[in-house]
Amino acid sequence: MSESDTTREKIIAAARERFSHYGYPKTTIAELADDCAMSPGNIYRFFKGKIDIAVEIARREALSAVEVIEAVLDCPVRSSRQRLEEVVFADLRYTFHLLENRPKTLELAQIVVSDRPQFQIESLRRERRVFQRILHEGQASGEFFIENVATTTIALHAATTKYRYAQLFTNQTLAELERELAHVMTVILRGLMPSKDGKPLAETTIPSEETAPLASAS
Amino acid sequence: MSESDTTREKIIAAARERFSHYGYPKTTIAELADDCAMSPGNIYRFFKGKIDIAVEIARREALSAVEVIEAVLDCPVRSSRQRLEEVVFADLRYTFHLLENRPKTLELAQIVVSDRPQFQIESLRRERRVFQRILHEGQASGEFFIENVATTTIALHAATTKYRYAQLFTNQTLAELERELAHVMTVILRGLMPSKDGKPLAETTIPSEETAPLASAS
DNA sequence: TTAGTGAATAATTTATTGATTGTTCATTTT
DNA sequence: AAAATGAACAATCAATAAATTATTCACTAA
Repeated sequence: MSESDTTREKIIAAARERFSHYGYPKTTIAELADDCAMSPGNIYRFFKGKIDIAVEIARREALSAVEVIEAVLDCPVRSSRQRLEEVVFADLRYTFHLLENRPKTLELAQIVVSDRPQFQIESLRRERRVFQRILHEGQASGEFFIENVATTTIALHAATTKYRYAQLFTNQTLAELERELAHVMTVILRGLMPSKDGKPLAETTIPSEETAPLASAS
Repeated sequence: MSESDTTREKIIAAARERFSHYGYPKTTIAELADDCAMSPGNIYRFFKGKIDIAVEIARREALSAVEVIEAVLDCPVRSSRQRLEEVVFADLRYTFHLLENRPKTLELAQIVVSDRPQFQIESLRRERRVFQRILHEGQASGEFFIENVATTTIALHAATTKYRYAQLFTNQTLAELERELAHVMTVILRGLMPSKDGKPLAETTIPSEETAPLASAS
């Protein structure tokens, strides 16, 4: 049980290494078996097929990406507004640096999504849940005025689509994307928050980047 | 002059036909020459290369797409808000039906963009200009309250990115996308318009689809 | 019984070759 | 001159063969 778990982990570790160095297609089962000092056949006792190893790795990657975003939830902030801004910018920066530093991660994700479309849907859903929690919190505290949190979450998530894997849509720099996202958030937040006195809400300013760009592969 | 113009048009017409039926890669210069009852070599008196024929066709396609959107500007509407909603939904529907009915158009656009990146940048810019005009108009009439029209245009355009060539990002149906876009517009418009009395602005409702889905290729 | 093997096979990828195509240009036609 | 040709050449593509790889399974070791 624990024995076969560590064997499984050994396979995953070897695959992570090779996939990120040489890419999924150039990695062979025989190489993974070699790395783990076992025969190719034995790998199939732990994974149904090569693609399933990739799915497991991508699943963990996606989970840890959400964790990075969720970490922002635990930071003390002045307001729900700030929380929302922090999360949205963290999202942009995390995926931007990911594509920049570990392009094979995108390749892997694309391969996985192309024959497990459900994978993407669930990843997006997990991300939306983080947004939803913030909107709920802001709603409860009276900071936001939101008629329907569920649909507003969908709207917020859809409106920030460009800033997830931005390099797929554009070749803007991170700084340009940040400036643009600030404008988007300004407009959205004005839609979410009741303006005090007649004046419009202050613009979103770009939060500072506290987090290290990205831990290099283990 | 006029003579050589009509010859050029003949080439473009033949190419449009073949590109949309068989695709760009499967269309040969020899075939185009045949269609125009001329020799392959003569085509090069009118176009520097095969790709330039595609560029010209894509350019016209992009221009006529903006015209479809701009046509909405000439319709009488009750408000700038309605105008904006009409334009955004027209955009979604036009590109959605385009990909659905003439998938080769996307293929062509992708080929063109892949070696003329400027092409996409300019197409997006043209589209943004339409948005900007509406925001200006709403600003001038006092219907919108916008501090900076230029940056707000960018924000609006970026926030609706998902609804241009939506099928590239998702396999949602048109109806689902419309519902979602309505939510996005509700939030954005609440950010653009001062709320009368304490109550929040009414939600965006999906405009009816007046336009015919798409004229079939000539 | 559980963990692991490795040769056999089916599926996929890569390399090679021949055929097709894009492009040029010296030449011909108008 | 201007418009057009079509043979020639280089670049690209398609078809096939060869090699590699994923996967299975009858078998061995612990």
